Amino acid sequence: MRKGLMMSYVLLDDGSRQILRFHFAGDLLGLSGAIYHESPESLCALSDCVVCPFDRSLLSDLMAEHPRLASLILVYSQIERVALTDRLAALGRTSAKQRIAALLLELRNRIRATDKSVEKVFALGLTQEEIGDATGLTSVHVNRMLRQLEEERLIAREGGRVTLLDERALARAANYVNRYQALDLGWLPGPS
Amino acid sequence: MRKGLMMSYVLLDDGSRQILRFHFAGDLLGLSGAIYHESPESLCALSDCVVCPFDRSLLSDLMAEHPRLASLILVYSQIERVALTDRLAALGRTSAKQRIAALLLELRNRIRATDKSVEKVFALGLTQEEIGDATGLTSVHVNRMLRQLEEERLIAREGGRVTLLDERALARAANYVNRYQALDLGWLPGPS
DNA sequence: CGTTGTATTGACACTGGTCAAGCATGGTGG
DNA sequence: CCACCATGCTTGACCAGTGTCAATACAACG
Repeated sequence: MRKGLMMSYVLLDDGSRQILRFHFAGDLLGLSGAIYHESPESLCALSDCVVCPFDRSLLSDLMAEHPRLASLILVYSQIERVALTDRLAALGRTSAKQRIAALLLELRNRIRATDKSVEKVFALGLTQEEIGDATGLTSVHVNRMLRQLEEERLIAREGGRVTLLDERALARAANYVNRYQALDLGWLPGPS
Repeated sequence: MRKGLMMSYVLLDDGSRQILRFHFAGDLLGLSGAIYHESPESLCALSDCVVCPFDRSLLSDLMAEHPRLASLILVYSQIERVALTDRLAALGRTSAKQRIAALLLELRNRIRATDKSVEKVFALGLTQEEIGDATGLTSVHVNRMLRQLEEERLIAREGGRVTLLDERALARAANYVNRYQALDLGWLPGPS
């Protein structure tokens, strides 16, 4: 993926949707779909996007000819795994407000990863229903929680833009850990 | 991992625990721990276990010298990813009873993968508190839901053993999909 | 036997869901 | 340009599913 915002999700047969992950520029998409006959998850663009499709048969060539790339893909898939486990812990063990706070922090950090100019203010290109489907809540309750975060002066909103007024307090309240530090790739051989 | 039952989990700083996954013979453990300075998840044995530790520096050698193995590791990590996303959808969008039913089915299927003799009856080596920490519930509520499943004649219990009385109905109720079919590895070159 | 961990059950509280209505907003076609 | 409509946001009243707390019953084990 080169540009834009996408999401991956699953639909349950009662019609409800669980959003698994939001995808930004630089993400590698659809690996799981390459493994199964029927992809276990769906992708959907949330803005204009640019992607680079590739044929999955090229994957095994790449694994054979570029072992360092292969290692990096493996590292990437582990980073994604950890992101999913963090989300799992949030859904299983934290309150609605905490989940939303964590999602806001996560989105800001990921946007910031490709646009260093972003600091406290950012546009989350999501409806409240999408936030709900990502956090396991209803859009109604998402609205209530956003309002509460606003009343507590932790965030501010106007239009589609959110401002993190007290990032420290937000992260503390949300039990949020920024994983995009603390990678240890010492075992990887350097670029050849 | 060669033998036994383990689990991976995270602890939140309010002391609560989210169990991420149960691990059985044949699983590859600790990859995520190899990537970060501080492992983002913990492992714990739930029975006597046999594992084969390996040095992570060997990983890059393996990637370079055995591309087919490298591909298989990547495939494995995608299978794990899908298992996590299924769990995510369960936690976010299904009821307590559904989550427990899905967990029972999942455990039975994974036990069955290494012991074909297992059919409807199996020993889940878990306390109700562990079931709760895996499904995002309290042990008290797990107990209530197990009782209900029992009253509905979907399962039976005695000692630590569970019997799936009506697997079909259970799977339907739980929205459960058995992913251990439908893999498509056609793009992988055959064993050399 | 005490001790410890687990299972079970009941009463009650609270978080978050449901339903319904009212507002904005922006796009569309006449 | 304006009526119209769809979509998303906001809010309130009420309800259901889970959590909390507490007490009891078991069983395994030293």
